[in-house]
Amino acid sequence: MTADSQSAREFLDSYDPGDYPAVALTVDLVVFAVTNGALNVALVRRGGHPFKDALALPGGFVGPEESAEQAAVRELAEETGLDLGSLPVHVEQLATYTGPKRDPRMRVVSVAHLALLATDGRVLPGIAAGSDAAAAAWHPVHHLLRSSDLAFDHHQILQDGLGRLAGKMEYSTVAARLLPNEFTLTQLRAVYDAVWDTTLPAGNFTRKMMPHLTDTGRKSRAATGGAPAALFTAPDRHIHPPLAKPTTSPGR
Amino acid sequence: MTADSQSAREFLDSYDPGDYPAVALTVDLVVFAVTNGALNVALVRRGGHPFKDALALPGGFVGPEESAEQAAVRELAEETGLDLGSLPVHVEQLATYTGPKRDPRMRVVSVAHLALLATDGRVLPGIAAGSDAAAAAWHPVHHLLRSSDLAFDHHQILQDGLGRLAGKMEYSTVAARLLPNEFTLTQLRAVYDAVWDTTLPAGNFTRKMMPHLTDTGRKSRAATGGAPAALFTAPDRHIHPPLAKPTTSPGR
DNA sequence: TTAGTTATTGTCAAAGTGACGATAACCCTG
DNA sequence: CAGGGTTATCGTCACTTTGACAATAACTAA
Repeated sequence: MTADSQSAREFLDSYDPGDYPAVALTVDLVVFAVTNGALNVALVRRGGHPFKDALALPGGFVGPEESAEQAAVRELAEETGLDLGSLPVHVEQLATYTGPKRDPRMRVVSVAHLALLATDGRVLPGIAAGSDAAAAAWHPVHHLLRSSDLAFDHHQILQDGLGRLAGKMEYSTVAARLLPNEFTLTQLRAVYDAVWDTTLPAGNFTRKMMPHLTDTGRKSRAATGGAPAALFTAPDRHIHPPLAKPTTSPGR
Repeated sequence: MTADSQSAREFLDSYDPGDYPAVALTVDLVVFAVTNGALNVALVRRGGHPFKDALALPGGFVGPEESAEQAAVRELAEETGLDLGSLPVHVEQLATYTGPKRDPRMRVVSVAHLALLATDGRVLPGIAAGSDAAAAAWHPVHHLLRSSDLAFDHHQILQDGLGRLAGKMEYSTVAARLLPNEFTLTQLRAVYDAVWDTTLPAGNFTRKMMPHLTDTGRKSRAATGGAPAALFTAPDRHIHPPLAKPTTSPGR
């Protein structure tokens, strides 16, 4: 009803880039990996103000010729030193954070992404600080969310990322993206336990999950004594009926 | 590992807004409403190039002091002439579209939003073109997705919006946001039928949905002959176990 | 009053669930 | 190489949920 209400599409026809306030477009990454029964997130420590010395999600600018997802993959490699050529990684868009005051210096709009790194569940992928000075390290997610504060609105973004992953694991096989291509049901259950912060009963988990996986016919070498487990791969399928995430105590 | 790999947060400390290519930040809206057993989406017809005369989602620029969600609500009012003061409306972020070539003229990043308008299921909210020249009108979604093409990547955005709504209806009471505050189970089932493009059996739907709703104690006047139906309100709750969306034929 | 229409409840066989026990296959130690 | 510890997988059982559909109840219109 004001002059502003002119349609954006119409407006663009006569739009001069210089007319509008600059918006910096960035990506932030919630990078998850599982070890030793715990879900971990990759964080960097900030070197400069604001939020100097605080922990923050890795991220960076979206280049002029990139999509946000391309920028996310590039920044993941650059800021953590991960070799994405060999390491399977799942990247998906999470949400976009646009609060006009979320960065005190200027308008920064960040497209947050969720990245899942495959591990064998024992050793975290080695991450090192990129070419910048900030140090990169893994932090246990559930512990972090209870105690620590992160720079900017990154606490919220991390919480949203965890919520997305936890929710999607109810109706999809996305948890397998945190494991090698071939994995056992016990490994997969360990991922569920780590993300949901619970302890699922093994027998029932097997019964419900197995029909959604593909049996490779191979068996895992029983490293620790015990029967060898069948190795599965996970087709990118929907799980029906979905697995229920226990609300408080394990067991609905 | 090039100079670009410098951390974004670090980089911002010495960032000069003029240094970077301009990014136009916009919102696009997928506005849904149900009538007569069909899901409808609000579209405007473009007046100028590119995509002149094509159908497009309503949208517009994000102002310098607004969040994307605030801009979405404002544009919804401005472009469709809807009075949001009286009409209950649900708005949530959908996804952000960042392809560098999605607008041929310049870099336009659009934060798409899903908006659900409450109707009694019989009459669509009157929408009129805003102050711009474009005409706004309702279009049946399922028919549209099969046939027509939309401007820019709006076909994809619409598809994503429908997918989000359809998915969320499995495990939440969000479908009730397409109905007045108080509604009958038959009205709610009509929403499911319209969005999922299916026909759910009435008896079983009642059995599964009722425990998640709040009975007002009131009854609807049976307008068309038949027993009066109980009026419910929907607390913003999770549905557990979720409703299964039939894959092909009605009935799992 | 009666026929038509609709909401809600009931029924029943089949499938799914949580809890947990049984079995089998492996490793390690002695 | 025998036996104990460990682990994966399958089986069982009482209980719940499901899909399909029938039955009943409550209204309107004629």
